Formats: sequence, structure tokens, C-alpha cells
Amino acid sequence: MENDFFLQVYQVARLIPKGRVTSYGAIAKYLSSPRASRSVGYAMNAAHNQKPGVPAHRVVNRNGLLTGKHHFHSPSEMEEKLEKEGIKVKKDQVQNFDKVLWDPSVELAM
DNA sequence: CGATTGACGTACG
DNA sequence: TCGTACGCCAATC
Repeated sequence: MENDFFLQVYQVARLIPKGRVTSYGAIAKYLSSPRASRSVGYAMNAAHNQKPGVPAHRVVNRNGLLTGKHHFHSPSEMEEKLEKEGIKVKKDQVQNFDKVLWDPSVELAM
């Protein structure tokens, strides 16, 4: 359904498999708005208010950089969770980003 | 309704 | 290769 743009972002974010990450642009692209990467990040800003708990820590920028870690309860919580899922994070930078990258417009396809 | 902001992305120098 | 500028989309003031 054509829920709010925010809702779609949350839905996709929850679909991110464990040990995988995605980028704001990838989600935006999946929402038929490849240029709405900024809105995706904005949506994540409200993700804190979501009850289900959006795995925003699995969402990073195009560079695989944890740009949004500063918005978590703790700036280290993001990388800590990522490493906990098997993702290697080096100084806010996701290692093997291409390997752990989970693109909804590719994995979910169609 | 207009202006500003933001967890981005791409282009240009 | 690195830094700065501009554009896009949605929400908030």
C-alpha cells in the first residue's frame, strides 16, 4: 500500500537481513525516488519514535560510512550492533561494504 | 504558501 | 584524491 514515505522506509529497513546493510539511496531508489535519499535519512530521524524498532544501524550512506551513528542513543552503539551482526566496522567505515550491501531494489527486485 | 533543514548523492575544481 | 558546491525530496517552522 502507498503508506507514508516514512513507513515505506521503515518497512524496507526491517527487511534488511542480519549481517547486511543498505544505503539511503538504495532505499530511496526502491521507493521509486532515487533522489529522495535525503528524505530517507529524514525518515530515519523519526525512526526513533517507531515502536517496532527500525534497524537504522543497518542503514549507512553510499560510502558505507556510519554518518548517522551520532543520532543513536550512543555513537558507538551503531558500530557495536553492526559488528555484533558480523559486520566489520573500522572507524565508522563498514568493511566489505560491497559484500554486506543489501540493495532492496536488487534483492527484492521487481 | 515560502523559507530552512537534513542520518544523501552526484558533479565539479 | 580531496574538498566544496549544487540538486533532490519530504518535513518542519
